[in-house]
Amino acid sequence: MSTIRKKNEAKILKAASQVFASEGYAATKTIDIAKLAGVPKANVYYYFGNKETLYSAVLETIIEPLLSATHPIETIDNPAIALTEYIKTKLIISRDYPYASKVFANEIMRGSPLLSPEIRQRLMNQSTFLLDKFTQWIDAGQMDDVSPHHLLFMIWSSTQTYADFSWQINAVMGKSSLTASDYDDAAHLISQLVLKGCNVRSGDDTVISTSG
Amino acid sequence: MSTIRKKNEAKILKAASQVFASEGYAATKTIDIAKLAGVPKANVYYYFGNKETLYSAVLETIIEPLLSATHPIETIDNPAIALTEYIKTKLIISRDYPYASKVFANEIMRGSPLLSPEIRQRLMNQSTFLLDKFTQWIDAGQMDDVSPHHLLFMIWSSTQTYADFSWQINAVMGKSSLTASDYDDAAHLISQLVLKGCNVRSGDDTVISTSG
DNA sequence: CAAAAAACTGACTCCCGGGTCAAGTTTTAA
DNA sequence: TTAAAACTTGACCCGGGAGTCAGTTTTTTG
Repeated sequence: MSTIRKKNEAKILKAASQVFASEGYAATKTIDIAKLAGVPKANVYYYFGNKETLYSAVLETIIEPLLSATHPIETIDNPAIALTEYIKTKLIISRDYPYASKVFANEIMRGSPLLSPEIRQRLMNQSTFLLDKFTQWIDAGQMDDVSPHHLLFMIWSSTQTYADFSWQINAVMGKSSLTASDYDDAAHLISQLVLKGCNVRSGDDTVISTSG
Repeated sequence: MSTIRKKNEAKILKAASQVFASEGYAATKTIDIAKLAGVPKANVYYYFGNKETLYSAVLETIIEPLLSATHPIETIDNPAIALTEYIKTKLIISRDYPYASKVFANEIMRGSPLLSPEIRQRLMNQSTFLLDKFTQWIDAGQMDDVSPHHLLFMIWSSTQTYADFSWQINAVMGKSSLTASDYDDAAHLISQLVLKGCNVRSGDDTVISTSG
């Protein structure tokens, strides 16, 4: 692929993620993406063919970060540390990919009509994996016998909300954007709720401290 | 207001909430609302004037339930019971008003461009009230010194998610819709995380049991 | 340095959906 | 009973936005 193409695709993709995030798929006008990217509208079509393909391309950008977010759960035995790291990672995704993250959430809300079946499947496999892991920890007595499903929904929603409802969150926080330390506070609070709320124990059966 | 008008407005409003929820404001065609309501498109305009007014009317339907959800926090002294009831109430709203709830969430996600300033203000006042209350409980030693803001975001997101991401939740749960007992499980899990996670104490300074 | 391939772009078409309207029918009120 | 008010509806208009295209310029390649 030529560097010209690469550069322009990146420019358009970035603009697209912002406009799709703030307007939603249907309300987005390709002319607005073009303006934001600083190219004529016809160029958007030259590079991406049509609006839906461009939208799918935006969705693709968030898939890899999303799928690799479970890495801590896969590699760390200690459930307290694994969960803490997972929550941290999910929050970092909300913070570092705010636009694509929001676009993705919107797609899921609509029943993911434009998501490819393979990606759908990979995401389903991922949630099955997470549920299995939670169940293992419960069976091993490493955490209380809570509902793995609802715990998962809680972790997903409370981390995703920082991307999806950023306007509301900024308004309630009384600032125009969150700082790194705000995200740290969020990670700390959510981890604390999960660890203490489920009585998660580390491998050596001591309760993990969540203070400090 | 004539009973004919009342009946037809209700029919159209109900259909509108469903279509707006599943398609989003921009992607919604008034003809689809009309079809679902079983009336000609011109009737939708006869009763509501235009698409935006109809959308605002849908939003209005969820405001009262939403504003009265804080009732437990206002009237119950015991923080453990107050929080448990608040969480329960928020989940009931997600369950009983799934469409309007989703429409509202989408509006907030977009920065609430079509929400009236008065309602905006009332919602902001409500969140200030909640934050103050949390702070009081912390100051009174009735719960640990957690971030009131992030705790609030966690409660909002983890209850709202059952409306917003119902498709995903149903898929992960492996069913086509949740039962009353699923919502009970959710309420129980979320309450447990909050109460144990923040070490919430009842008025008599004993830790509330969350089992059973 | 040709000539082919890639990139660029203004101007255009076409369709779809919001909104209107005028000519009806039904309901209400006096 | 009647006429005004409320309601109903198919047919229409119109603007805006997705997508196209042909002609041009720039870049690559042999």
